[in-house]
Amino acid sequence: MLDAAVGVFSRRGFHLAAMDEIAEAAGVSKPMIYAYLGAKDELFIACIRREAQRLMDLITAAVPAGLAPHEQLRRGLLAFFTFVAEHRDSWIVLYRQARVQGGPFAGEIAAARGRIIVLVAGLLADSPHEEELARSTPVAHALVGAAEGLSEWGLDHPEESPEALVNRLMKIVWTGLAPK
Amino acid sequence: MLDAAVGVFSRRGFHLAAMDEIAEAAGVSKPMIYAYLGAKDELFIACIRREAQRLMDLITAAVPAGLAPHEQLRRGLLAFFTFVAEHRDSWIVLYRQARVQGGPFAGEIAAARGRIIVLVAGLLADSPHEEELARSTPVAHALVGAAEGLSEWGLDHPEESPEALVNRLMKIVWTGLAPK
Amino acid sequence: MLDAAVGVFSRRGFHLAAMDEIAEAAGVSKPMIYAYLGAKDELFIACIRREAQRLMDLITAAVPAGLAPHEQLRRGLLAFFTFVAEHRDSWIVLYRQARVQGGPFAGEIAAARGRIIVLVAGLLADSPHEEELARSTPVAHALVGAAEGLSEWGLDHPEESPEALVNRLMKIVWTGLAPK
Amino acid sequence: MLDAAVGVFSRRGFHLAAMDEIAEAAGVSKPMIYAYLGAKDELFIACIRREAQRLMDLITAAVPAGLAPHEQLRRGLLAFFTFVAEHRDSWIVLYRQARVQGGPFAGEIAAARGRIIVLVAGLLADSPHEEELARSTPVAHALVGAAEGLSEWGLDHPEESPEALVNRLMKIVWTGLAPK
DNA sequence: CATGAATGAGCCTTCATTCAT
DNA sequence: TATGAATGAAGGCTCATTCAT
Repeated sequence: MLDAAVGVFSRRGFHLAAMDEIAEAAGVSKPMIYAYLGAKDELFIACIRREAQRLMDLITAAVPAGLAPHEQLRRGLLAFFTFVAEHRDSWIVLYRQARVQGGPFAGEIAAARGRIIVLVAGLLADSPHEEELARSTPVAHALVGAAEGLSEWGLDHPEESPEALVNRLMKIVWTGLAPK
Repeated sequence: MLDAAVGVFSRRGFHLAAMDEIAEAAGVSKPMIYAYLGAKDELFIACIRREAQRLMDLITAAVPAGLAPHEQLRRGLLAFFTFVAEHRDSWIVLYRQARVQGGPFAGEIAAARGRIIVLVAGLLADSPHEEELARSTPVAHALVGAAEGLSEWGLDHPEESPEALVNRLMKIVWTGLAPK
Repeated sequence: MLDAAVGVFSRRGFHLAAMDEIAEAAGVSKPMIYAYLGAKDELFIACIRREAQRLMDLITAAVPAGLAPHEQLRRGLLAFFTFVAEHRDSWIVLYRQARVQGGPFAGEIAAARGRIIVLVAGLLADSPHEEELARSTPVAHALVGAAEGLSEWGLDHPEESPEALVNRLMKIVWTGLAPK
Repeated sequence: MLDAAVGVFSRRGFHLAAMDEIAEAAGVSKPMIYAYLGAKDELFIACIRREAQRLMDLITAAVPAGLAPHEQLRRGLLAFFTFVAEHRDSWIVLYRQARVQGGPFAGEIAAARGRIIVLVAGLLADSPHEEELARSTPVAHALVGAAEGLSEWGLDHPEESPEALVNRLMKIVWTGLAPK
């Protein structure tokens, strides 16, 4: 049922997604949606929450503690690119549709996205100190942006495996573009 | 008049932006908007087109030919972050509001973004050979994404100057995150 | 529901008939009208179609085959005057409101009216030959016009029964006004 | 200026006729229309009044006193069909567009039509006695209706001369349809 | 005087949301 | 419990009408 909602939200965006269409896609009747998941706002929030959690779980599971930083980063990025490739709809809802308006769920959305940033910042930080995290937060923003940008290019190049995308991105953000 | 529209679209998003509110913000009456700029779709497209062009012009003007690659990159990024800082609303419309899918203007925003990608890919390529450009295109995607992501963080940190943002990003994508 | 629409269209005409008023007259809410009968255009067309069909059915049923021509005509006219008297609104919509041009349903209207003319022409023709019908078509126009004109007079003379109107009209168009 | 209005009203109908279009057709600017002829309603009424008067004058002039009844009738009908043929637009406005809704000009058009009825009733009455006129009034209604109906057919058959239309109608209402 | 420019008001249409079954 | 059926509320768009120039 949430899956159907994510699919429709992904294709149409929040406002153009009609509850009728979501209900039909889920194979249930509209009042069911309302009974189980509440109003449209809440439904959208539920989608965001679930997909964000799913992504976080994947990344967390892929990054065991105790590895070298660049290995952590590599594995985290691999989990990320894999998620984007395999759950296209989820990512679009999370990254594109959820940014839209300062509606009543802006806070919820921002929180979910924020948790991802924090997670990535944690990967980048040498130590879990508060100030260390603060220092790596802007880097995390840039990194997530770069990954998103590259994954968008990847959508037009399906022959490119997630591993290859990771290599490309590591070469940029870890090695640096500067000629040695 | 377009300015008012950009402001409202930036705050509300396309769908929640009421023509009434835009008209009021512009200090004219609704029929004026329709007379001069057409229906809501066209109005939104006009906003996108103008702001995208403005951004392109700034970047193009900021990057004279003949400089060293990393200097070109630095100047291009400076122009970009300056635009984001000085035209918050424009950037929010371009980056957050316009990327929702399903609308009739998906093509417009994709085209605008594509032009920037091409521009950046040109900056990154040593020579204007076809294959050289093809090689730098995914890098350009990552780079533009990183700049976008960092600018998102920058929106919440107005005390951070465009120059500082450039330094942060150059340290990531030019120098690389790897400890020396 | 169609009845309510016919009533309002009859009183106001197509353009001045507000969907609000039609909905109120029907005792339902506006979205119901849209759900069941579509937009205003389609609603109007549906009215025309139903009323035209109703009139045609009445006339057809009233005129069994095999009668003498003047008896056919008499019975057809009786059915007509009865319809106009009993379904005043229907007739006004059909005959007056439906004639305005320029609307997107001009074709539909013309077709419905045309079918009535063809039916009357059939009553007048001795044989169902193509050319015989073509010959009686202008006569049918005149006849329908005369009946309409007389029925308008009848509206101001409610004591005049449909039968009496038929007698009057037969004396004109069958016998002729010429003094014998 | 009225001519332009009649042309537009004829093509579009009252409601679809935009004041802009009328002004453009007249070659003046909109405020001129308002200055000289008042609001849209009044403009429409002015059109109706002028065209109805024109028709009345033509018929009146065509029917000198002292002729045999059937000759009077013939000449009146000829004037009428000639008017319809030569002033298509005027006739369409009078007959199709003006009869529409119970708007503010229903009275106007009814009055105009009433004057024609009275005129025709006078033609038909042997003597100008009150009761004689009352007897011929319903006949006049039928006759005017028949002429209107036949003229409707005539609009689609421009090759049919007014004289031919008169002959057709006289054969119906004077001679009668009954086989001799 | 003639007009370009501007607006108030109203109508069609849609959709999130909820009862009665 | 699950749903078909119904609606309140709101938004896009147009057009008759009028000033200021």
